[in-house]
Amino acid sequence: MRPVAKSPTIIDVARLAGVSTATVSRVINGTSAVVPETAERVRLAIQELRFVPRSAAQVLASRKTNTLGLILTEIRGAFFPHLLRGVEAATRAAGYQLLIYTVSDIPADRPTLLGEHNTDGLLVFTSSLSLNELQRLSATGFPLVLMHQTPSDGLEIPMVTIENKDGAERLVSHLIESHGRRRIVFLRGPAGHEDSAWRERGYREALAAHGLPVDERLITLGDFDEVTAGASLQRLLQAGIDFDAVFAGDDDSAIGVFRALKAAGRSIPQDVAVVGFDDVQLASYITPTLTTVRAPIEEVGREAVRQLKRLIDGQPVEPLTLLPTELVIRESCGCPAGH
Amino acid sequence: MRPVAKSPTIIDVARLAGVSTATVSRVINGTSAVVPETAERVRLAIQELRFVPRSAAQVLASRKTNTLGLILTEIRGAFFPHLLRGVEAATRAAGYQLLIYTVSDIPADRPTLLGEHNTDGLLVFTSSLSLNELQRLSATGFPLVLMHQTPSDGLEIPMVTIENKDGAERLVSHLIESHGRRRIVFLRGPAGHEDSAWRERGYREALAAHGLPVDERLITLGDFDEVTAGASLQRLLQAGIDFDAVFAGDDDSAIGVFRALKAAGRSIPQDVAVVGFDDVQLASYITPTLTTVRAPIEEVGREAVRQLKRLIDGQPVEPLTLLPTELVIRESCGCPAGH
DNA sequence: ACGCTTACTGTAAACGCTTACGTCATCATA
DNA sequence: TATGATGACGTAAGCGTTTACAGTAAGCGT
Repeated sequence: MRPVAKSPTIIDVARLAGVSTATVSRVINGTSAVVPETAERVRLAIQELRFVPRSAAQVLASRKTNTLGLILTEIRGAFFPHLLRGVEAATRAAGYQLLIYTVSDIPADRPTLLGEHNTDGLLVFTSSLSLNELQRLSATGFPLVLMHQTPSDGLEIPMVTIENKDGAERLVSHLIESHGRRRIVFLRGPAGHEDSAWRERGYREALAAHGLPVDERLITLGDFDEVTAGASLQRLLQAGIDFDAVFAGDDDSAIGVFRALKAAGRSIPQDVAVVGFDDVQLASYITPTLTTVRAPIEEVGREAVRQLKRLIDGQPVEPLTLLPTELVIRESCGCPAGH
Repeated sequence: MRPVAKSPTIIDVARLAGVSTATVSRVINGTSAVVPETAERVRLAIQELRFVPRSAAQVLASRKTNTLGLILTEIRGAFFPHLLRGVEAATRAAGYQLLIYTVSDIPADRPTLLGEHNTDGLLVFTSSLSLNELQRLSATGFPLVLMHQTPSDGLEIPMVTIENKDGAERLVSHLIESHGRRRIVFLRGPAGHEDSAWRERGYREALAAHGLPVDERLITLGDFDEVTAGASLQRLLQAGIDFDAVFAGDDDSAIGVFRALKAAGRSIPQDVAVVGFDDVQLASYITPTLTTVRAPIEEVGREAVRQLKRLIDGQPVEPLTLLPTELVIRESCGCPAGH
């Protein structure tokens, strides 16, 4: 019984196949022609020795990591799996591997040992990287794509996100036009949340477009969270502020709104119409079913990878990709069921 | 304007700090003592040059990748985010990076270029790797941990999963003992699905323990899928087979069962009690709220990483870790609300 | 028959780190 | 004072690939 056999290297393969390591490398990577018979011998040798190239060595020698990094703050939320799914699929389709980093919620200026030479490019989700860090990386020409984050002035990094504003505007317009609502509450997401900011803009523009005033008392915090949203709504109720509809910011908040409204004996949608954003699974199961906006999250991931690949390959990229959102009309806005 | 400055290497740092590369390496990795002043000089040089070690070079030279691989078939399903969350957190806590692989659903004997020398260890989710592949890797002493997969005979790979059988047994026993149900349908998950097999075992044992016969006609396919489950149940109904409860295999199936039952005018839980497994978010929102079993999925991920680390470090590991499940009693089994 | 391509293949120099060893002070001990 | 020990570095040999570059043989047109 020999001691644990050291695992084979390209040299062993070369020796067994009776060729040089260069040739072995060539058949592995298909980088240049090799006589079929020779190639076959090499392939056999690889199989026999169960040779697996050390990617570290490949990376070091070739100066390309074949790896994409995905950096985000938190693995949570209903849409995360979709995002990852898209990213993963596209990454694989492009022949890359996926390295996942998470960073603490508050993007301090940590030295970010990641990135740079250890991935060929980085996908940055929302504000998981500080502006500083972003600028530094971007300045060195390192391929970077932002997801769900819009231009911080003068930053030339491609970004892909969804049409938050447009979706929100259509949603609110629907409330106004089809259901005659005029005093519409808006529940903000967490402070500094990009998506929320754009949805709010859509909300305001929809009101403006219909000549409705914006009552700032109707805009309060939902935090994209059921509990917070419920509490905020209750406060509104108690304060006796009048409203006939709620745009909850996202679906989770909408659930909280449902709770608070039901607890207060207000009927949905007769007394108050409620709409959300995201179209989580729950949306079509609660009573009444929730009118909301569907966003192509998976496609965001996919598209971001595509842009990143173009960047890596030196092809021209889209500075800003806005993926269209889709209104999902259900019952909670006042529309009849089964539509 | 110079051409793009080549990014600095450890040599540049050494030169700037007036030390050898060995010393730089030492301060970077803290592998041996360095006089504080010297260390500081090195650190300054690193900062000034914005030096970032090439991990490929580190890996190649040190023979350790500091990377854990997670291999799975599909990024989907309600519990996936939890799993990943646990894995990611534990991975980071252990000082490793996370590489994610997905493989096509059918684990053919693909050459699996992953693993081996490109990660320090692999987390394998369910049957994403063929038994062959598993044996091969395991035989070379490569650190491997299985998640949601139980022993295939003679395979000495640590596994961590949840107490499916126990959970199912308690669930079914509850149906029998507290609600006097005797003809209980069981909806199987996809063929070959480990979790499902164990749940079925729990179902059978619960029946046996209460002296109830197993009517094979009551066991049919739910496929862990709403539509399939609904169709299966409808078939049962049409065939006029009598039953007073349904253990749906998982919560998604339970939703399908709800639909089918309501469509058929049967009331839940009066006519038919329904229970699921997983405790997805939806479970507490549907009407009636769903009695189910909660599994510590995140903890599975965490624990798997812990075991993997022990394996890598050559410490003794637990051959099988079964994480306890918890009964979540709600209304759909017949228990009063608000319990 | 002669040069000129063309098609393969081998040689060997990187790639950027880590680390076993060796060296040289320094210092406590005998 | 001689003797190890110990601590702080430097030297240089890898780690396992890729890839210029060069070499060789065969094919081709004239």
